[in-house]
Amino acid sequence: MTYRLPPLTTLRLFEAAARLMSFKQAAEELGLTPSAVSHGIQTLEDWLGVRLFIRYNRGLDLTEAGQAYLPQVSEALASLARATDAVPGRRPSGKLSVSCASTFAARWLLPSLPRFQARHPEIQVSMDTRFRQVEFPRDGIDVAIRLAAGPWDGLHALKLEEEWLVPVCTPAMAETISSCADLARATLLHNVSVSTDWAYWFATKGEPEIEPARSSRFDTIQMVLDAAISGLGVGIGRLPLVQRDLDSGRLAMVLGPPIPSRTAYWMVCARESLARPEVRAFRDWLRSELPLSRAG
Amino acid sequence: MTYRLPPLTTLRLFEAAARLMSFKQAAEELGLTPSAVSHGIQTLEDWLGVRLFIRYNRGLDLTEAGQAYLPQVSEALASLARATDAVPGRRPSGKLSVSCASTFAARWLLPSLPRFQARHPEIQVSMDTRFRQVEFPRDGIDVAIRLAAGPWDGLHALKLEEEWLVPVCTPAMAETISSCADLARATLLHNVSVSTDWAYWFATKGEPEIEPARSSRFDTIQMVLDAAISGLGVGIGRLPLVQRDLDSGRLAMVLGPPIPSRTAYWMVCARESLARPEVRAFRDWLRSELPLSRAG
DNA sequence: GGATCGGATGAGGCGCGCTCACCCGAGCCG
DNA sequence: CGGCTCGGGTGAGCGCGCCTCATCCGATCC
Repeated sequence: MTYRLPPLTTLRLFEAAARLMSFKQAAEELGLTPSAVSHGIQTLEDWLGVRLFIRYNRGLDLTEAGQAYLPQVSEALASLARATDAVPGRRPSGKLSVSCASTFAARWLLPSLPRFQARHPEIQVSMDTRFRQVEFPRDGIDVAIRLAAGPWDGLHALKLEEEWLVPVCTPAMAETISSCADLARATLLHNVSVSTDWAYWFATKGEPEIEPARSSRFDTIQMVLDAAISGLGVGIGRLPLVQRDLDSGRLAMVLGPPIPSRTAYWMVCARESLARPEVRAFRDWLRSELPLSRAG
Repeated sequence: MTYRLPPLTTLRLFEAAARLMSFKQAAEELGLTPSAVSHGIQTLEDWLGVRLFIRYNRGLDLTEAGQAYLPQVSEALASLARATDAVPGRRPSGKLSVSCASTFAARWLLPSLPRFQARHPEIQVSMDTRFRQVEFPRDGIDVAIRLAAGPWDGLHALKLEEEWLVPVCTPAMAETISSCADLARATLLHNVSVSTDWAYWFATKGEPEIEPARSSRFDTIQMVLDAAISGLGVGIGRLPLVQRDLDSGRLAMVLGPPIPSRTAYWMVCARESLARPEVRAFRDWLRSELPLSRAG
């Protein structure tokens, strides 16, 4: 006699579908067709003898049974994933998945990665910029690099570097700006998602907020910096993110020195992941790269 | 991105093989061939990139990795089994697995079962006498009936009836026994596995232990009672177990009244199992049959 | 009313996981 | 020593389970 368990593969389908509340999205996540998800969940429901989902023509709902089942299945699968990741002595898989913001990927990680690859050619790094927040171990990410203040409950976290804010523009434009008043004649570049950057900077400097001649708004920090590089105006740069652009002369600081942001870059991962040599290697390499703003 | 999980079906193989420390036995338990277990575990080991077992030509050992992995896999599977059993509103499976001692099965449960079947013809009851102790939910048992003193940590338990001890023999032989001294001329029937029955009875009666003319020893309580019924001697009977034999005149009590044993019959099951209608039905029926010693 | 979108359904095919047959090496016995 | 037994490993082959494909369905949105 043994555990009475439903077909275990169907539990993954159920978990994904219930979490995403969509067969279609679950299928995408699992690399299957929606049809496979539908079939699989039906198999599970038949085995259980109870419906787990209420199907509307558009969208889903969990039945009472599904609601009761989901958290326990989730927890069990997560627990298996953690345990599996932490099996001691596993032959390195040679793969490492790093989650970070696309800005950080483009401005720091991607340019620095060759040095990591030189040291560890056997590790195949994939960068993943889809998540703003990673759920370990569910999202299949090994390491996340995040701009935040902490704390990091139950996770391994390594503080990389404080973040600093400073206005940046092209070196040519920088010649024309020596006081806050000069900003009135410039175009200020704003980021719609972190729209308080300039206000915070003015406040910290103890200066009244300037009403500039013109201002532009961009979707991402990345685009603000690209705009500044193109000479479209003055944006708030973040150190160490723009360090490379400052070093290369594509950007110049104005009205320095930089003021501290209230956040820092952290490397975060599940404690168990440290058992994996790839993760240790990446953490050790990150440490050796500190400070991130060091010329690379 | 999703949980990075090994082929889940192989985890069942691993759990069973590690628990039983044998591919062969695991295969038997799972209804597979040893070859399938071997293949499956190899698949898991390949996926993990680490050996879980050390293979000797005879027998197995867990590697360090296996030792670390096993408890977590066990717990996760058990947790899934519990959650699955407890899914609310499941259509009744129509099956119920009852574990009890073979003596109880033969002397009480089997004869009484027709009444349960009459009330619940839709439930297919299987009796299982393999386990002395059941591990819920691993052994696939719904309900266990046990002679014990309790307590029952974390389980649902229903006390059925106290157990009583009394010497029994054929009615004809009973005519010849009216005092403890008469036992000296009789054959005392002993059970090798519960060899203190007679000693406990004499001590409780406050009588010195008789050295009988002859004594016989049997492997099981069942055989002791059969021997008594066949007129081979006087055995210690247990109420309510022998109630039926007393009622039918196949056995008679001597030197009564019965003395209390220190144990009682209990019905035990996992709390979650009470969600299942089959389990509730069985418990309710057992309650309605109380006292077990009632003529049936 | 046509387009779209998400899920259901049935047929079909591919691949995984199982079985079968055989090998291997250790221990046990005569 | 030699043959037997016993438990696990291995490779070939097959069948079934699971997935895909194609199509249908009903609701919702223009």
